[in-house]
Amino acid sequence: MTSEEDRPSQGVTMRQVADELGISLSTVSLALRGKTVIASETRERVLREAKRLGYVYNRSAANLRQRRRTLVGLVVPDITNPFVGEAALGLQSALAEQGQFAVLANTRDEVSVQGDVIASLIEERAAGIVLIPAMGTESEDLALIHESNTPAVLMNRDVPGSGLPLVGTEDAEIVRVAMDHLSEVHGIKEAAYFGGIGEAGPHVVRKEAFDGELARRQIKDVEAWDTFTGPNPAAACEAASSLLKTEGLPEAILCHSDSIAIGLIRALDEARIPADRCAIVAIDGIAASAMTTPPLTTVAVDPAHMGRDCGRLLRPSGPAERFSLPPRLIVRRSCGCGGRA
Amino acid sequence: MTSEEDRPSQGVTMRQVADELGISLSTVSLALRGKTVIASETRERVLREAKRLGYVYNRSAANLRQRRRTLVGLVVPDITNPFVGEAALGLQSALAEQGQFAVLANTRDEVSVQGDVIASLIEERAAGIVLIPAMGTESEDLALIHESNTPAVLMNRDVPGSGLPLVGTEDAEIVRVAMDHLSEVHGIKEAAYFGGIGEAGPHVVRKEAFDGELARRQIKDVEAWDTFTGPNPAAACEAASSLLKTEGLPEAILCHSDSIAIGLIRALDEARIPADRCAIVAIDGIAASAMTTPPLTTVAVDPAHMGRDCGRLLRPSGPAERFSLPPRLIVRRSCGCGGRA
DNA sequence: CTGTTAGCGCGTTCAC
DNA sequence: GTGAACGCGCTAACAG
Repeated sequence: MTSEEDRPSQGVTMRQVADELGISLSTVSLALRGKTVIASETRERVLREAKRLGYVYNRSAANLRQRRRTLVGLVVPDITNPFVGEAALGLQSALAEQGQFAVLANTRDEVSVQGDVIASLIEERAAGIVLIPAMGTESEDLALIHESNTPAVLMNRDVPGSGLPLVGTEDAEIVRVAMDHLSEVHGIKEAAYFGGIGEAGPHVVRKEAFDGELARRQIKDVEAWDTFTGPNPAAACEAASSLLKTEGLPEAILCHSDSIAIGLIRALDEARIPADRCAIVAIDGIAASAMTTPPLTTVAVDPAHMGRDCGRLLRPSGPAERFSLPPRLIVRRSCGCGGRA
Repeated sequence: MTSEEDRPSQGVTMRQVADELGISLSTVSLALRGKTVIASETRERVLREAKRLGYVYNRSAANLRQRRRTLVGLVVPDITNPFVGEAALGLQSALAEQGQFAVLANTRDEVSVQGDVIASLIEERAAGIVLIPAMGTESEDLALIHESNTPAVLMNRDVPGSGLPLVGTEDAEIVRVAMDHLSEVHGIKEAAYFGGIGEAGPHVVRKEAFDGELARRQIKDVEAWDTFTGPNPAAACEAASSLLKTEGLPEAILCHSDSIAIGLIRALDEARIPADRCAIVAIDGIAASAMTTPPLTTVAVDPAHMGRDCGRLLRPSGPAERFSLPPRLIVRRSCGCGGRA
């Protein structure tokens, strides 16, 4: 055996395995992939030798050859956002079924870094891109996606004119579910919508639905609270704190997200205002929503499910539409339900 | 011009650009990469034609040729954990400097899926792996990493015998800082360590340091509270709830992480126990620690910084040791400081 | 300055 | 069953 040169330390190739065994390259290839054309005894020898040499399959070379793509980009403003984490989980599981995997990239909510990230992904021959667009994204910012014709799905926020499918929440339904509870169970007479950003995306749709619900039920809209906030608790807390100084506290507040509600609750506590002075309902249903004081009543939209939908929409043979779950109200205590003054 | 066949819709190659222009392949390659060897007028023509045809650079082919690797795996038990999110951010920024990027993978804290994930990553020719080992990981589970000699760094939890560098927290120092505060400012006479898992990793080291600190200061250890919990708030909440039913509430509790403290606070609230009945100090300093009620006093370890360290340790020419930041106490209200009974 | 030739590591015919 | 030859898209050596 010419087996002196063990572990060349940098990448053993099939070629070396073949040479070592004195057989052909393609025999090794077939054996490694378990093709039945190869004598099982030969295959055994190949497998053993490969293992001995520390050979590892080079999937990226294989992909190049087969024009297959295996990498899907999940491009988000803030990977630290729990909603994103849960969506990533769902995306991962959908991709795993297809032998693909997700790479996460952060845009810090800046259009320019989002552009860089997308360009890199496309150069890396991503099989697809799932994008939560940065604030202010225009359809031209997404031109590369079309030019390279990379499959892509938008999440949460639409980019008008982009022509990309959107896996979003059913905003009108969400708001209806929330207001049903607030109005029918708690009989509120005024309410505010708090948090979220942008002249597009969920914010406007939800606010519109919110206005409609209020009108229909003759509830007073506390407009002053409809300000933009960043999507994280700290930003929401700051915004709420200054509102609390100048405006009164509405009887009820519908928060744009759980994260924003978390910030609001913090602001209330800092201002020494008991949480039960205001009926709070949030949106998203992330795990953290069960852990606040008081725990959040929230309309769950199941981010993991949305992530899975995105993964499925990406593959060419995939469904054209998403399988959306209806929003589901989780009643906890922030709305005033279930106990303790 | 033979420019009839626009946008072949599936991957324009350099070859096509060259043919279209009637020039050589390598000229195109050099022009595209801005090598000055090429006449700037020629380069212009190439760039224009490439753009017109919708050519996009295939970096994975280039990487194959150059034996370069660009993908780094971040393998974690739960991507949803805020600590992970912040660490990922730091890793990303370190990798960006090196033209690499991170892919996130979830192991659900299961050794077997961790094995699959690592195998995939290695087949994809990852430039490196940053791993927060799943509970119960043995050094044999990491054999592939050595055989393929993929650079790797462990985060937080060590795997004895693996021989992999560890970017962990300075557990003894963390505990000392926490106990200093509890003892000197709050004059506590008894304390418990709560949460965390495993017969290895931070838990044991911290618990040991904790015992030492207590002995030194003649503080009583409430051993009953030293139980294992999952790393997420929900698990901690459950564990704390059952402890509250059978054991008394210690005067002070040092929580293994912010996430665990969040669960503890929830359990206290559910049991109708005012949070000021117990001085709580946590560890990590994630963003969410500022948003609880009361906000957490915590020993910050800067996960983003740890992530950056990991990224730097991965490159061959990188530093052998990490640049560790000393743990830093953030005083908020959960320990009893700053206000309101 | 530009073109030619030879691979990177693998998968696929199609002969033998 | 096995092996030779070619191509995936790009880069690197050396010519010219």
